[in-house]
Amino acid sequence: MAPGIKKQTTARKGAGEARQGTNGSRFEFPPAESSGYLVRDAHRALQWLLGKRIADYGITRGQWYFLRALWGEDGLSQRALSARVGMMEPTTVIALRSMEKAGLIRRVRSAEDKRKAEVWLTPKAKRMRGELLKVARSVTVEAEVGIAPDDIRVAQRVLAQMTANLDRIKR
Amino acid sequence: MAPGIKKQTTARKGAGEARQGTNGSRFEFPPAESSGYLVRDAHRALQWLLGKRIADYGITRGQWYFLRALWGEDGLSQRALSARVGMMEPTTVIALRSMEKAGLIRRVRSAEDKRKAEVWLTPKAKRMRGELLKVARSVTVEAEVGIAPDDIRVAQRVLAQMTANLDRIKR
DNA sequence: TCCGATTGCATAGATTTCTAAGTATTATTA
DNA sequence: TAATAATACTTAGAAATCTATGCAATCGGA
Repeated sequence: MAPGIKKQTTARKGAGEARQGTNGSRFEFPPAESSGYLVRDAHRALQWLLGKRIADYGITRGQWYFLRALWGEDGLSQRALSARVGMMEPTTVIALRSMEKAGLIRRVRSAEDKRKAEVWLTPKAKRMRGELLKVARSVTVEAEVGIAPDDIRVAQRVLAQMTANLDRIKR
Repeated sequence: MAPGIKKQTTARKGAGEARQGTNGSRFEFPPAESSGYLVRDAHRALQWLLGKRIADYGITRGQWYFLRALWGEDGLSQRALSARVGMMEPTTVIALRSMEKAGLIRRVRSAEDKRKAEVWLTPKAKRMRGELLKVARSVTVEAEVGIAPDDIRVAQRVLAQMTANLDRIKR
């Protein structure tokens, strides 16, 4: 998804000429100072690099989060997996279908409750764990280069608090 | 996009039973402490609430970023708009098509350079500016409730630095 | 000046995600 | 215990995004 785009925020005006808003300052709410925009840009940059790196192992970003959850806890039902990963169930169905085709998981109908489908990693997927977690960590490490560890801790706490604040809001 | 999902990170085990990874600790690289996961979660929460709120005005998230750019600088070419918004050109084509149909913009073939399509806001879109920027700000404000302003500034600086770090990496 | 490169937009096709609705199984309750 | 509700997964359809490619207009160098 996330492209190799570096946003161009400064207006370089040429012959064509573009007009400014009518309300005085160009933005009452400048994107560069908005947490929303900053989070969005960081998200795109992180996702893009992670996607590039795991693609070398034939893994897509859509599969990544499910792999990660299953490495921690194998044999989950699809619904439980959806909850762990934070995606809706139809999304899980599609991701698991591609993972089954790629030989990363098997789906087993539960014996006790025939509604449930247990998802189990294949040996192949288990073997990839160490290498792929190293890849994920490399992305984080490279993102945090040159930033004071104390500041990173503050930022992490702020992000978690923002998410918690928003999750409490229904609309 | 972003759903009203609250991720369930704690494993509540029932009868079905799931098995843990084989490498000692459950995660060598726990999601809850990874900047990547924290950014992703915050991003989803922010996008979801913004999407809900602007939907009341008939605006989709796909249209939002383009509106925002045009409120700041009207009459941009499609390519310039793509760069401002940070999206690829085909994405811009699709978003602008929906915006034209919704009566938010007009596309005008440039007189000087017939390749270019200038994108101009309609009066309707201009009138929505104040109200919609207020909506966007409300999302940010609610996200930041109870967080020390100093910490927010640190977090913003960290996010910007992380994005800059990553943007410097090709792969 | 003319032809190849560049620029600007569009199309095609794939992926990832969502919401809404459908089906099968299990649990509850009158 | 039969009808109803809840649960678990699936399908259908739409939206937003990407990569790769195509076409038309413009520019630049021989």
